[in-house]
Amino acid sequence: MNYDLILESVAKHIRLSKKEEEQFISILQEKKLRKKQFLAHANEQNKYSAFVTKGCLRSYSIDRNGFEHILQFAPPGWWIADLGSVITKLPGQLNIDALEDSELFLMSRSDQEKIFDAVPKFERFFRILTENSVSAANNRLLDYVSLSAQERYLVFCKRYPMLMKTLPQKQIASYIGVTPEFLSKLKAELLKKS
Amino acid sequence: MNYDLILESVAKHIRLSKKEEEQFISILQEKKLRKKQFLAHANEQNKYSAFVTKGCLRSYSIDRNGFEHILQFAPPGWWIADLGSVITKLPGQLNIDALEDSELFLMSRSDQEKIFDAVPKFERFFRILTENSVSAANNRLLDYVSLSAQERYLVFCKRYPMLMKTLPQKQIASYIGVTPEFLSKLKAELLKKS
DNA sequence: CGTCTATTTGAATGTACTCAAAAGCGGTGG
DNA sequence: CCACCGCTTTTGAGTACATTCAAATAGACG
Repeated sequence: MNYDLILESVAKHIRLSKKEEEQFISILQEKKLRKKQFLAHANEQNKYSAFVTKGCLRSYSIDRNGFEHILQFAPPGWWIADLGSVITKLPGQLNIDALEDSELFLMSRSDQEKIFDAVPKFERFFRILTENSVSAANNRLLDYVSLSAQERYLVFCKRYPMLMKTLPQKQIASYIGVTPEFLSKLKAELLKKS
Repeated sequence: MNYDLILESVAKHIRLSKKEEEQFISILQEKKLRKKQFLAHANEQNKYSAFVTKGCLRSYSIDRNGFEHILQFAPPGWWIADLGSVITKLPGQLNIDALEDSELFLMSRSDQEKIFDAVPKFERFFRILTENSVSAANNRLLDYVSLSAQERYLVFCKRYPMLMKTLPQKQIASYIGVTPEFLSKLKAELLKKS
């Protein structure tokens, strides 16, 4: 397994000694998921955050009518978790599964807390990641309340051109909060215009 | 000015010595805002996070049609900021103003970073706060995509009973993402049922 | 009081959803 | 290599939830 991607991503925010790198690596568990395999299930407690190195995962919840709502995609270089469950230690609301055959590192909350104590720089690293998540989540919420479905689709295309190419439309529809049928109609509209 | 509320809130997550408490207090600037006064304007850079001790603030963005969308309310004991602007040092998208006469502490990002270096426990404190924000923002997003306006209203009533009583309906409508007219109709519906 | 803003009510409209059916596409086994 | 199966995408008609616009009423504040 190759630690380059995750160490690079850490190095963007904090500087580690060789020993600290090894400490970090020692708390990471390798894991492979085949397409459609699950990393987390709703209503179960969740101890792990995952850093994706290959493939793509997603987190989503299922509402009482059985519809999926995708909260996040995680292509290589991204972290994904049911953070609510990880921090409260209560059963979560999210499912996390692989959209394609994927590889990732798992980090348990207890190991994460140990490394916070051993190497406080990691507290900084995750603080920064988490700050960025808050900001991204807030932007997404504002997009959701102030933009039409068509605009949200265009924002998605611009922001995640790679995902655009690889994901089925159905997944994109779920992420931007419309039915697959309606997204299909939106795309037809956009084609006519251009 | 009274530091009890903010020190209590810190003490929920980290334990400080008297000296560390004083260091923290030394980076806080007192500020009072009268109703409708602004703490932050969209398109301006934002260096400060605010901890509210009296009154209530809100953050919101204005869309291109001139409609306000409230992102957050901050009653006493809550932090509020345009975090996106604070962390990127770029102009923000949010306005923050006082819904009533309010009192708060300001903390600049540079002072915050200084105290992260001086007292790493604060890195932990804000990491935890930020994790909770991510989780709350994600829950809100999921509520938004999976619930009807009526359900979102009921969730709001249950989650923020205090705000319910004190805020004008118009502000609540903006927070849950409906027009004030429609919220009025929703309430009429609910009354008929019960 | 009088003015300004917030709330309610109603009618017309629009955006997005539901349900149904057909067409496209990809993988798998014969 | 083709035929079939399951899943995704497209298209259409009817519907529903929420908005817009307008007007009336109620409340808050100086």
